[in-house]
Amino acid sequence: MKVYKERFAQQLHTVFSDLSIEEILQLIEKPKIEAHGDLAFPCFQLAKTYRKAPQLIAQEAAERLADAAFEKIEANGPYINAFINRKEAYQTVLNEVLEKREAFGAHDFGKGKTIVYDLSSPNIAKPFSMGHLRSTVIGNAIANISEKCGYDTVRINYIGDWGTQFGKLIAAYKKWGDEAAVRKEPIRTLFKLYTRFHEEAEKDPALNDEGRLWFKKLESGDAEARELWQWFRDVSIEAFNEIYDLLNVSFDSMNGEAFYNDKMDAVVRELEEKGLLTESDGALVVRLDEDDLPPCLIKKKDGATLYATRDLASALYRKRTYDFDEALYVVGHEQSLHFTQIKKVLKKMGYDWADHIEHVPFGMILQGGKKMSTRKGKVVLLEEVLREIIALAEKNILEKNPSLPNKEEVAKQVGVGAVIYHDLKHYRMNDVEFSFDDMLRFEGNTGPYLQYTHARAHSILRKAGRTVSEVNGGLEDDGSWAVVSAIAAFPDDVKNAFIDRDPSQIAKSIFRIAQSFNQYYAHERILDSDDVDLKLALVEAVTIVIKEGLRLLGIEAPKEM
RNA sequence: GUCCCAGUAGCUCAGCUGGAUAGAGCAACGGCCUUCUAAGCCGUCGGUCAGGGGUUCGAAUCCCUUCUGGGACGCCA
Repeated sequence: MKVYKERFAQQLHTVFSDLSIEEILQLIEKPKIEAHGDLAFPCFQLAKTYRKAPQLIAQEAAERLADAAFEKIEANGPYINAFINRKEAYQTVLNEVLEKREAFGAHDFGKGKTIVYDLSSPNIAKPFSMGHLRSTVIGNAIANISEKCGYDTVRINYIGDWGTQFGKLIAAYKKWGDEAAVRKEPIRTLFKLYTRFHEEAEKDPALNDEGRLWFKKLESGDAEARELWQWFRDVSIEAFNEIYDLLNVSFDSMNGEAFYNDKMDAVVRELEEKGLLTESDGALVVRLDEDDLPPCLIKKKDGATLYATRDLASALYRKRTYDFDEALYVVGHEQSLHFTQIKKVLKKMGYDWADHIEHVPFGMILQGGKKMSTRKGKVVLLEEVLREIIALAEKNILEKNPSLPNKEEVAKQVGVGAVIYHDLKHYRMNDVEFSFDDMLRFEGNTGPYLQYTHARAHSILRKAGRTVSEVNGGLEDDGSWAVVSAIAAFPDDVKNAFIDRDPSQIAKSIFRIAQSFNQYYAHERILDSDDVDLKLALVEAVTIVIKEGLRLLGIEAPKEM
């Protein structure tokens, strides 16, 4: 698509020589209506300089334009509309897809650069919630997209495995815990202990002191506390890994908060040496008045460090270890202030690379218009959502395609695909109201719709019994053109998705392909028709690009379902 | 109170750095399986783009302002 836009711009430049190619490219747009062609150039702005009506400018210019890449270039009111030569584009686009296969849509502007991602970051004392799902799937998708643009990536799961909540958890376990129950159902049991602790602490505040005491013990290396911590951590991570397997996400590092315990003093010392620390109400802070920001808390008055301290330590460690070009933190937007503070503090420490730290925020999952509260146990567990949706997918398969060989496997792919796509299809900043019904939907703009389209297209290829490796010639009907132009837009969509850190643009891109293909499929015979080879090439290109787009989102594409 | 996000069809959302008649999906209603998987396709219904100003040849899009919702704002992360 980009090629055509550039050619059109060059053409226009021959007529409007006082506008640079760059300026022309800025003005070219994609018409909404098919009758207006594939590319359009509005002439309003030229009216002043040429002192002529835009309609007249368009008309006169259009008469002088011609390019083999375009079927026709014509004036339509104040616009110059260009119609791409469909036959030629059909051949060019499909041959590119068939040749590059999965590599179609790749870029190399990220070659030699590294991006470090901070994503997922669940808390061990708490269950894996729908909120963590967002960070996980959004972060993973952006990482995939950046790899497609040539970057090296490092995925870091900054696990919440330290803090007062562990003291509370240990205290709760000592009081009401049951070893067998933890072994059998770790997440659920630990979560119950955690919520029970908070319930009882409301009646009996002395419990909180017990929690703090156990955390103190943990920090000072008490054997029993240490052992329980290790155990809770192990079983939790094991449970998280099951979820990550389902979601097809893996990490290069699972260094959590505990990992930085012995790296905190150095940070505090460095801040001290650089004269950035101020005492305030007994706590140590870095003041950020000149940036109009509230101070960044470094040390509590009891001497304990805070999450800002840990994030500073981890940023320094990551820069040292990975020498990243960019560091992206995929974390909820309620932490925006925290990250601007971190960046400012690093800047004040003299680290210019702080500019390459970027918070990639996302909206929260609400329930009844309100934030879900972990403490009160009002939270939806991802495990249960996944289990339920996979069961539903399996039920659907039994109804619709009972002879399918590997039903469980496909049910998993479809169910998980539905959950991931449900999250990624919208712009990440939107808050989402948690709705089981929405997520359990398999029709319309959903993951299963895309997978289904892919599977049907594969079915045609299977029945054809052969593949076409190269196209000679092309088709020009509206139906196939809609598909081809949607495919042609994919590479630009990938690039924009990366620049905006926005996986939903990939979702939209392949949805357009799927939708146009389903229309084509419903109205056009493929196997027993003229031009079978040309059509098979189109079908195969559709499978390749949809599959690749789904892969970028972290969704699998079964060949049958 | 200050700051950050958001407000488009009954619901969930698109709408690119302003451009030609504001689009999808869901829901509702009506059609389409002797032919490549009906998890599909076709059609109907549905919008003062939160309100008000302004900039512009042109504003859902940019600026100001009011209202509404959500979030953040020192010892949680």
